[in-house]
Amino acid sequence: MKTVKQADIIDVANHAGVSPATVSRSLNHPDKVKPDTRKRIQKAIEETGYIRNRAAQAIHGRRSGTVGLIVPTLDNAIFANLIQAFSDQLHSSGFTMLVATHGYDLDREYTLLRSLLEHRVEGVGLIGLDHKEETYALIERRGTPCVSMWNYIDDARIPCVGVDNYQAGRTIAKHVLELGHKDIALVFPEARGNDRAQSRLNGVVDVLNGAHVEIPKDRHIKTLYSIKHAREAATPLFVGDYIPTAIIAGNDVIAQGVIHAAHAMNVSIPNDVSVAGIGDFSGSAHMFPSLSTVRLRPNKVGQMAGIILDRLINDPESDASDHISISSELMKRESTQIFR
Amino acid sequence: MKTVKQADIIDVANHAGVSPATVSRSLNHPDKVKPDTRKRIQKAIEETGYIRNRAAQAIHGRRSGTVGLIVPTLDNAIFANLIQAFSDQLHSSGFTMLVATHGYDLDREYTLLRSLLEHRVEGVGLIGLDHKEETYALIERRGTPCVSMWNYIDDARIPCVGVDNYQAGRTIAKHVLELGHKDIALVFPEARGNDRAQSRLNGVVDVLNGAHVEIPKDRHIKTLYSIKHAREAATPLFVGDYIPTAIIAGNDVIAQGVIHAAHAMNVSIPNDVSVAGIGDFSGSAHMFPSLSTVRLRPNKVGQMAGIILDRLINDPESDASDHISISSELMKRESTQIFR
DNA sequence: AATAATAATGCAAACGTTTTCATTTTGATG
DNA sequence: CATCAAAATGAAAACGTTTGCATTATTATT
Repeated sequence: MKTVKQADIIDVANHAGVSPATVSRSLNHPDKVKPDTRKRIQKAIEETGYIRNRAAQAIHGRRSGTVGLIVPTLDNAIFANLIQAFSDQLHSSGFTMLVATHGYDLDREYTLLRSLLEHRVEGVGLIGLDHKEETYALIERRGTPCVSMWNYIDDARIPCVGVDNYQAGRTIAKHVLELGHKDIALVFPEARGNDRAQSRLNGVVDVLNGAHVEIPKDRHIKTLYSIKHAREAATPLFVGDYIPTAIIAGNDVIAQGVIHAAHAMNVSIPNDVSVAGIGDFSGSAHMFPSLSTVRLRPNKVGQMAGIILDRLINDPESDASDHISISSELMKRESTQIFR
Repeated sequence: MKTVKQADIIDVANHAGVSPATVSRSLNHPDKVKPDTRKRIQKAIEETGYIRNRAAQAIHGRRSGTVGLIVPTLDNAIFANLIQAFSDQLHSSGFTMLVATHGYDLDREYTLLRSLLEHRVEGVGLIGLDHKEETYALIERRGTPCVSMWNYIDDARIPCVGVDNYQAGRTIAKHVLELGHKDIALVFPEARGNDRAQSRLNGVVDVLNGAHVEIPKDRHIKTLYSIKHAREAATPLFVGDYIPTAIIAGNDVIAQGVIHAAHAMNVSIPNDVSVAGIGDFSGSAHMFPSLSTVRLRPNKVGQMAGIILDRLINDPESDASDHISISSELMKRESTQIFR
C-alpha cells in the first residue's frame, strides 16, 4: 500500500473555489452557507475523496463522538446481549464505541481506562462495581460521565444500571424452598473479584438461612465458568446415597453442566433432583429438560445504560447518581418440581 | 458534573519547570531526556493528573493507535470468539479497537466504515466478503489496511483470513455420505446476503450432487438463526412416513433446533435420524446427544487476522494480498451414525 | 585550561480543523 | 438609486501536541 496524500479541507476548498472556513461551515452548519456553494462544496468533497479528520475536530474541545466500553471479555454470552444493546442505543445518539477487554484483570482495567481517556472518550461504560480505587479516583477526578452495567447495588459509587443480582438470588432460592426442598446444594463460580456472583450467592444464602436451611461445606461447590468444568465439579454431588434434592447453580451455563453431570450419573432431572439456574440464557428455554431460572434481561440493562450515559454526557447538570434496577422474573420450567 | 479544566502539556511543563517540548520528549523518547528531569516530569504528570490527548498527536500524522472492526452483530456466539481473539491480538500490538455493528445492513456498513475512517483508524477488520461496491472502493481509494475475517475465498478482493466454509460444507457432507445416507435433508439459513452460509451450502450441495444425491425442494428448509426458529422450521421433516435418514444443518445452533424438533416428535437421534451441524460451538460437545459437526476454530481466525492487519499497518510494503485459510476438522460425535 | 564533541533543552513552526470577527455581497426598503 | 440590514464569506487565531533546528550545558580530550 502506497500512502497516497489524502485530501484535507484545504484541498476541498481550493477545488470548490472557496475558503476552508466555508467548507467547514458547510459541513457543520449547513444552514449558514448558500445552497449553491453548498452544492459546489459537496461535489468537491466527492471528487477529492475527502473524509473529515475527527482528531482535528476533537482538538477544538469539540466532541470526539466516542464512548468507551470496558468489559471483562467479549467471549461470553452473558455480555453479548448487554453490549449489543448498549452499542445500539449509543449509536442512535451518534456515538461510536471504543471497546477494550481486560480478561477479569482489574489492573489492566485501570490501564485501559487511561488509554480510553487518552482517546478523549466522552463517557465510559464499565461492567460491575468491583474496581480498583485508582479507577474510581481517575473517573471522579476527571469528572468523566460513567455508568456501570450489569450489577445493581443500592449505594454504588457511580451511576449504575443493572440487574439486582442479590434479588435474583433471593428469587430462585425462594422458588426452591417453596417447592419443599431442604437438601439443597450450591454450584457457584468463585465469588472473589466477581461481585455479580457474590451478590447472587448472598441472596441465595440469606433466603436459605432465613428458612433455617444450612448448606454444608461439601454441598457448596465452586467451579469455573464453563459447561465442562461445571459438569466435572458437580459430579461428586451425585455419588453415594447422600444426594441433594435440589441444586441451585450460579448461572445457566453452570446449571447445564450440572444437568449433564446428573444425566451421566443416571440421575433424573427433575424427578430425582431439581436444578435451577440464574440468567435465562438463550437456549435455556429449549434445553431438555427446560431450565427453571431467573430472567435477567441484559438487553434492557444495556439499553438503559446507554440512555443514562447519553444523558450524563449531554446534560451534565442532570443528577449523576442514578441507580437503576432492572427487574428480573422467575421462569418456572421443567427442571424443578415439588419435593415429594 | 462540572467540567474541570483538564491539565495539558503546558501545565505539566510549568509545573516541572521545563518546556513543553521536553515533556513531550520525555513521553515519546524517554532516552532523549536526562533521568533527573524525567523523574521531575513524571511527578508533575501525576500531580496535575495529566492524560495525553491522542487527538492532538494523531493530527501530526502520528498514529491514532486505533483499529476499526465492523461486525454484523455482537450478539452472536459465532463472532464472540473471533472478536475476542482479534481484539487480544491487536491489543498486544498496542492498538485499541473501535467496534461498530451494522445488523446485517450493508448500507449501514458503508456508513460505519466512513465514520471509522473519520476517526483515522489505522486499519479495519470486516466480516465476510459480501460488501457494497462503495465499501470496497473506499478502502481501495484510501489504501486503508484491511482484513476480512471468517470467510475464506480464493480470489477475494481484499486480504482475508477465514474458515473455508465451502470446505467445511464438503467435509460434513462427505461424512454423512460415508455413513451410507441417501435420504438427506438440509436446514440452512437464508443464503442471500450471507456469504458464509452460501459457501457452506455450496460445499454440501456439490458433494451430494457429485454422489448423485438430489435434495428435493421440500427437504431444503430455510430458517432464521435461532434454536426456536430452527425447531419450528424443521418439525415438518418429521411428520408422515417420508422421513429423511440424515439432516445437515447450516450451523450448530440450527442443528440443536433440529434435534429438539426431533425429540418433540418422538424421533430418536441418531437411531432414527442422524443430525450434523457446522461450527462446533461451545456446548455442542456436551449436548445430548453430542453433536457431530465441523470445528471451525474462530479464535485462530481472529488471532491470525490480527497478526495480518498489524503487518499490513506496520509494514506497508508487505504483500497485501494474503488469503489465509484456517483448516477445519470433522468432529465425529454421537448425533450421526451408520445408516442401517 | 582550552577545545571539541556530545547531550539536553528550548523555540517556533506545523498538523487539520473550527470559530470569532471583519469584510463583502446580496436583497430589501424608501 | 441610495441606504441599510441581513446573509455569506474570508482571514486569522486557536486547539494540544510533536519535531527540526538552534542554543546551552555537560563531559571528554588534549
